[in-house]
Amino acid sequence: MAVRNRKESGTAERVLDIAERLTQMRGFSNFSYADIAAELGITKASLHYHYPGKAELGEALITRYSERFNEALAEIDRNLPDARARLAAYADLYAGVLRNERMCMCGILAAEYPTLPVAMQSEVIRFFDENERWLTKLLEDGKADETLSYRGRAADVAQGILGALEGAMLVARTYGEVARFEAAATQLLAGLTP
Amino acid sequence: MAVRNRKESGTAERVLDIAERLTQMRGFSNFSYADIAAELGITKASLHYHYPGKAELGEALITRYSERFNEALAEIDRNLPDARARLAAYADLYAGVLRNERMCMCGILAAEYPTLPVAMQSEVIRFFDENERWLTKLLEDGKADETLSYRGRAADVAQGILGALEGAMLVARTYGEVARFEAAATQLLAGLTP
DNA sequence: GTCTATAGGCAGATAGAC
DNA sequence: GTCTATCTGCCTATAGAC
Repeated sequence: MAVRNRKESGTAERVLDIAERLTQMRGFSNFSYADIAAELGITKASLHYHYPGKAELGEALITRYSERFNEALAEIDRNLPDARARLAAYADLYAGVLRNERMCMCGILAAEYPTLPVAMQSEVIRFFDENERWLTKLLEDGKADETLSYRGRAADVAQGILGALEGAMLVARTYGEVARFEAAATQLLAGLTP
Repeated sequence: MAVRNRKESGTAERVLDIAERLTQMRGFSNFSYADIAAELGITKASLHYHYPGKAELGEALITRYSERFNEALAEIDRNLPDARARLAAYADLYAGVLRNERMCMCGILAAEYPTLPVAMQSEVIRFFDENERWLTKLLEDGKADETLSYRGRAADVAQGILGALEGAMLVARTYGEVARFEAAATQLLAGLTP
């Protein structure tokens, strides 16, 4: 029943698919046009037709990633009743990324932040801002529907959750153990139990 | 009253100082022998006398960092009475790194983990293991002296703390706001209050 | 849109003189 | 220990043919 508004998978999209995977696994500065070209079966030069430079590719990368992430958040809001269930689903989004042996794109970009083109830097910040705003709303709802409990400002708790999940992901991927992340997520949920 | 057992700062140590700072700020794959040479006022070729390759430099980097970190943990154990105060001091170690606009070395290396030489990968894991062991002991002490309270196994909570601090650091540095990290640390401490 | 060919720069690394 | 000189390889990027 998915809406047919996705562009059919042209070369530009396939380039993004590959670049996205490589970024989430190795980091933006640790893959090259040559890697993408080899995997796609075209030449490096052809890539410049679709994205004039690596900076532009990087911008397109985060833009699409953020859009999809926000769509996933909207989907959670649409389908899940209480705030607690939504938070569990949010943590499971992260777990899903980890199961593919990847890091959150913006988490890994945060690690290389000072070396990124400024346009990419702004987009990373925006991604975090949007996540925190969504989490803040969720925490306020959770206090209202009594499925979540916490002390202090919702925005502060939201920051704490975002950081805790990003960090748990980072360490869990290093060990190659998704269970590590899941344990941390469970613990986080438990700490918000009324 | 510091013990005089540090080697006098020879070139090899100064190379490590620079490489350490660059790694913590940009990541291991985002600085070059040329960067170090320029800052030190010697040629790239001379660096290979001290460290035959970047992999060996990387190993020396983590080894020294881990040693110093473990010394800092021992210092905390020596000086602070209760477990809660020791945990606060632990979080403040991280804050101190962040104030220098740096990331935890092993946190940033975790982000580029798949691209690291295997010897460095092992050392990153060992750093995390040692931190978790220290935190686990601290949590058990805290339960005993009743300065900390938590549910579940101490080792699981230790993993959660490590991840949460690494993640809070990563995000806070992106925003360039140490206060973000401090808020997260305060919240973490509050969650462990008896 | 994709190709060949090529430019120009920087990476890590080595040989050998001093 | 540090130098000069040099190598090889990879990087991003461009020009221009098809």
